[in-house]
Amino acid sequence: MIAAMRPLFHPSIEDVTVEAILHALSDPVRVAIYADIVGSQCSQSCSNFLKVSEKAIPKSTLSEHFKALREAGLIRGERHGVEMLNTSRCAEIEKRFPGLIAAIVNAHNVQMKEKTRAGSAGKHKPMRRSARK
Amino acid sequence: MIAAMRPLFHPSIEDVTVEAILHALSDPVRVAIYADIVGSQCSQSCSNFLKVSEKAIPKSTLSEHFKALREAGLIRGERHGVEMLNTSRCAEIEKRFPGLIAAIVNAHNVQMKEKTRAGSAGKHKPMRRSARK
DNA sequence: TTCAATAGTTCATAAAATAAGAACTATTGA
DNA sequence: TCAATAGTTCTTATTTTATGAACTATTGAA
Repeated sequence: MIAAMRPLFHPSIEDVTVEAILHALSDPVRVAIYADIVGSQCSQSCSNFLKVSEKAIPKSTLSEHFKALREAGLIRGERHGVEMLNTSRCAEIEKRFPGLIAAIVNAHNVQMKEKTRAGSAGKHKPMRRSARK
Repeated sequence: MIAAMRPLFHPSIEDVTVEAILHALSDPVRVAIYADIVGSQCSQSCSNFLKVSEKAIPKSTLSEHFKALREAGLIRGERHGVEMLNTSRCAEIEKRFPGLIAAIVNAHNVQMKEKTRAGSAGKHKPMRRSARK
């Protein structure tokens, strides 16, 4: 059986839902990627994050993250030569859901700043209380 | 083995993360519940939604949804007699992440209005393209 | 008091979603 | 034509989520 590699799917803006956007951005890796794409004027390639990330995220995982952002309607991915360039669709989303993206990206930045401060002050970050049985 | 039924856990506002908020609100049932709690002045009991919801969500599922909202820091649940009253923590969140809650609730309302319009106009809603193999 | 009713919570497990190594596709440049 | 680069897709293990069943907690009778 031959794998298809169909052209990337992008939902039209009317099919974009709040739930899908929030879900896509509820992952720390994805929100970081997205904030970076929104923040930078030029498009970002997938592999940028592969190299930049501290934790060496597997490329299949990164690919799935980009797919999640794409299918939520947050980014548009276009192949340019050998690499994929990703651009944010924030102008379209802003029309449909005013203020949403700005508020999320801002909240993400607030949180990042706190983390940095906590780190530099030697104060250990409040740990993630999971696995509470 | 006796089940503990420990008092409900509420994170302190500094431990609330954007990711947890977005994840909690990325579920259609939860965002509907939350929008309702934020919208109404008075607190809402869990069972309100049990009765109101069209699809008869099982009470264990509803309980888990309230737990998710609570542990994300979005609501506070207090027992009043036999029932739990849930209030939004949006004032606290607004301080930490300005505009976030308003933008999400607004986006949710935008989407709800669209659905209503589509329904009344007989236009069938664009279907959820899942299971794209 | 004890008991039934109400309003949940917690447990157990089935079903769905996610992560990541391996294999594959697509494009470019030698 | 072939190797290199940059992803995508497949497969399977792990994690998460949903829900019926069993349990807890509070109230208001009898």
